[in-house]
Amino acid sequence: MLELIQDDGGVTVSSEQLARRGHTTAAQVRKDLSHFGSFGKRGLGYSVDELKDRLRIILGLDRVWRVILVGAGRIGSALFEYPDFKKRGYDCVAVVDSDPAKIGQKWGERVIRPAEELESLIKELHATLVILAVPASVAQLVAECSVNAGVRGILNFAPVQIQVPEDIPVENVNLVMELEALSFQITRALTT
Amino acid sequence: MLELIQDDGGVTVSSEQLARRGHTTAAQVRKDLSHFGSFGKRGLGYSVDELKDRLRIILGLDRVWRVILVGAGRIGSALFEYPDFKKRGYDCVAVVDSDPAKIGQKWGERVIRPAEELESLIKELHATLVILAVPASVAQLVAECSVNAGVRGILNFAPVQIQVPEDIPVENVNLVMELEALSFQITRALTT
DNA sequence: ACTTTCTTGTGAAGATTTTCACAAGCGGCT
DNA sequence: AGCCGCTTGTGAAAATCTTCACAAGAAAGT
Repeated sequence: MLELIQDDGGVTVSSEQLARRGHTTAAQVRKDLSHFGSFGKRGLGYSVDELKDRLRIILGLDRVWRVILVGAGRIGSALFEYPDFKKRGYDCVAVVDSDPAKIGQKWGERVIRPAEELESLIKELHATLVILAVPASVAQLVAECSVNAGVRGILNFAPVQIQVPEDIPVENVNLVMELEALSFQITRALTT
Repeated sequence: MLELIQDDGGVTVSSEQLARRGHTTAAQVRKDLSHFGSFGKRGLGYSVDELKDRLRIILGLDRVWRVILVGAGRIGSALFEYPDFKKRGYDCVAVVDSDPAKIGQKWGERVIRPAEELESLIKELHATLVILAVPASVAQLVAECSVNAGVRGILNFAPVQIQVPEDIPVENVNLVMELEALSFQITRALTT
């Protein structure tokens, strides 16, 4: 959002403007930001540039995160090609898959490695994050292997809740569930 | 989750079991379900079969939802091929794209239609949901066009907050933001 | 220097969500 | 029939989150 504001020539932005763009309220924006410090100017708002920097640091984006993609199927491929990834500081250092037909294929500069190498690749390449783009049936197994190898966070596209130590954050993306959330809201609106 | 439990031979399930699988608490499960009625048996738990049916109805999954996919790029293709879609009652009735090179291509039984036809396709095919798998720059435009044509909900993969009337639910999937959530949690754990 | 116009940061109030804790109900066993 | 081991459904309490409302500070104009 801050980048869009800069593209529009904005140098400074108020909590009210941020709220409108983000579908929330000005008070919420201010309370949330104040949790991390006090970087606005009364009467003026927030410096877009400064806020960007502060948020980058808060979110831990002031470094490159080394990511391994597990699963070279449709979703994996879509992610791999997603241009914002690299731009935002995520470096896909390896791709693995269990399908012999895929192993050895080149994706850009990366060669798809066999799934058995996952653990050693994580260690050798010092990967911090893994993206699970694998079937639900093997997600738990891959997650455990990754955590053992020292991964610190998991982005899970498989439609199961994986069980890992509680100090390892997991973010789930479940496409069907997103659609179900829409179905629910539309249905509820009809009956309420 | 309920299907997995059935595969394991479970006929009945307690709030405690559901909580463990879903990373929540038994009281939470019970309170949430009780919001929609009272379909457990004391001393026994919930009938897996009955709970499945009830949830299907609550979520509005007792009908087929007609979906139009906008954007036939990598993400669109991954979604289109996603097997759980059809299985869960979502029928992709059309695919549109603005790229002349893609228009006319066949994806399974569907022919990719030009983006200009979006509005008329929504009307003719009575589509209820659209999936926005388009660049951020055109997401708002496509959303407005879709809402005008009568769509009732939007699943948005573009990394922008789209603005639509408040009675139209929007679910956002932002892949970079999911990674940023991981970076944040890992970073915070280091400094706390 | 003074007034006006903005906008932040934040205690306090209000609203919502989560947890607690237990009466009530079910099934099986004796 | 009576008791015991479970588990739900739910008021009440606790915790958390959001909104309100305003003092304090910043700039710009007179």
